[in-house]
Amino acid sequence: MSTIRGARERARIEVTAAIKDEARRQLAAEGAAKLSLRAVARELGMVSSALYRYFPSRDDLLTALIVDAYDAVGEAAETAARGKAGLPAVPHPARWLAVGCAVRDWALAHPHEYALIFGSPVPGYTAPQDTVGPASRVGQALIGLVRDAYLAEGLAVPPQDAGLRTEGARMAADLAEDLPPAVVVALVAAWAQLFGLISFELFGQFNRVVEAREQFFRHAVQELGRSVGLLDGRHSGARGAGG
Amino acid sequence: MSTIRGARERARIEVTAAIKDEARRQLAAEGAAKLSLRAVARELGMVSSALYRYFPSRDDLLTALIVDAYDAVGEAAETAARGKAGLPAVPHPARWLAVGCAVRDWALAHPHEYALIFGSPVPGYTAPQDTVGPASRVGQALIGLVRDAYLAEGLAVPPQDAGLRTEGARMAADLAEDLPPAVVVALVAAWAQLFGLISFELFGQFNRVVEAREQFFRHAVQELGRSVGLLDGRHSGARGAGG
DNA sequence: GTCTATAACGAGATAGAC
DNA sequence: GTCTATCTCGTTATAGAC
Repeated sequence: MSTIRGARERARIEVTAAIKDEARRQLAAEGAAKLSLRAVARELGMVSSALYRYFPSRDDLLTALIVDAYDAVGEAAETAARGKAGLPAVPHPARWLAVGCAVRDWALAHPHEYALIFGSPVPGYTAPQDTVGPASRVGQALIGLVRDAYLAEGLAVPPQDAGLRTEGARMAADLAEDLPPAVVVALVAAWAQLFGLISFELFGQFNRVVEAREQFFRHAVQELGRSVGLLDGRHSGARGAGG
Repeated sequence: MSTIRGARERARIEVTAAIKDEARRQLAAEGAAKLSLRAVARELGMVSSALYRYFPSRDDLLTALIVDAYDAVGEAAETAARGKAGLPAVPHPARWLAVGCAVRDWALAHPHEYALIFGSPVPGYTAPQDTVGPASRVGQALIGLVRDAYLAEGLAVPPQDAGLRTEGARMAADLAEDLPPAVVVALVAAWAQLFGLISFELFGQFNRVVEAREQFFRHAVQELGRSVGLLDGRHSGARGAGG
């Protein structure tokens, strides 16, 4: 909990934030590979050794930036998935679209942080265990959304692929044991494909190819929703509670 | 064409290749951001100024690596799309799958070159015009494949999205005027999504999520083929020659 | 205890004189 | 082409201020 605990801790939090802010600035300018503790310290008017009170190493600073970025997209996705409380329930396909758009909006607003977590691996850096929780938040938001739809109105469960029987069962057991394996498989694929669309737009592959980026994205994301079985109209599908 | 033209040119070609090989090695070790002409020269036992006779700048060397990488994936995709000459005609969905697998195989065999072209942009580098031709080869291979299917046996043309009428028409005019706009839209989306699958696998997002990577990929790529209208069985769809 | 500053190490890049 | 003087970097040891 963030109770007031004295000037000591408050100062520490502020300095930590300032270091990360400056590091993010350098991330944008020079890229993750060239992120340097000395340059961060210089820009903040500190001496480089002082930074080690806050981050035990350069890689730990990078890890903090990565975790922050995952948490930021994750929260954007979760908020969009929840829908506005109090308002009439938003249909699940619309929420799916909202999650996609929220992720894309965050990516467009923070392209370098997006590249940090979804782009090329940083040479010489290997992500520690701390990142796996935050890294799963967008995926978890999608799983929760599809689970809600499954329990509320059912899904058009995609056909099973015989070659994926055991892997599908394993993935379902790991990620969402209450969902049909075929849905989990389609969900993981849609998750990766969603970021494929965003990465292509952000990394320039859509230059001279797609112009109405947002419209194109919305269309493609809706199709992805269909691919996991989300029902757009008044059709009925396999129900969670046996239907 | 590559006729023998004398020792001079042959030597130049060999040195150029050696430079690029060494640069690729550094790409793998340190990343594109830290690619330095000096280090390449040192490793080759040359002096840095000598490199400028082969590549006028670091960015030109980078561009050469990028073009080579695009050409390599592009050729892999084209070869897979063609199918083996002389053999009985491979059905189009199988060729689609073959293209996807060829791209993935190349990516797994050349992860750093894949990251160079499909990963985060290199800070401070902007791709020149020379890269756009090679960059389009995989997409062109997919377009050609779908066009063949359309003309031969028709496609299950996906429904039009009203909001994408004008953009779809524009994309079709640019990329494949003989295909229905809805197919072109689905094709571009599938193209981006295909690389989304590969990037997630290569960049570590599938760690602890997908284990049977190849099976999963093949399944997802086949679904992508369906999403552009490729007919898997003996169904019939809208034919190219009016049907 | 908590922080910052000084100084140093070994490694690598860089610029310029020769 | 070569050599050297001068930068950068991550990191640590140490000493002193609050």
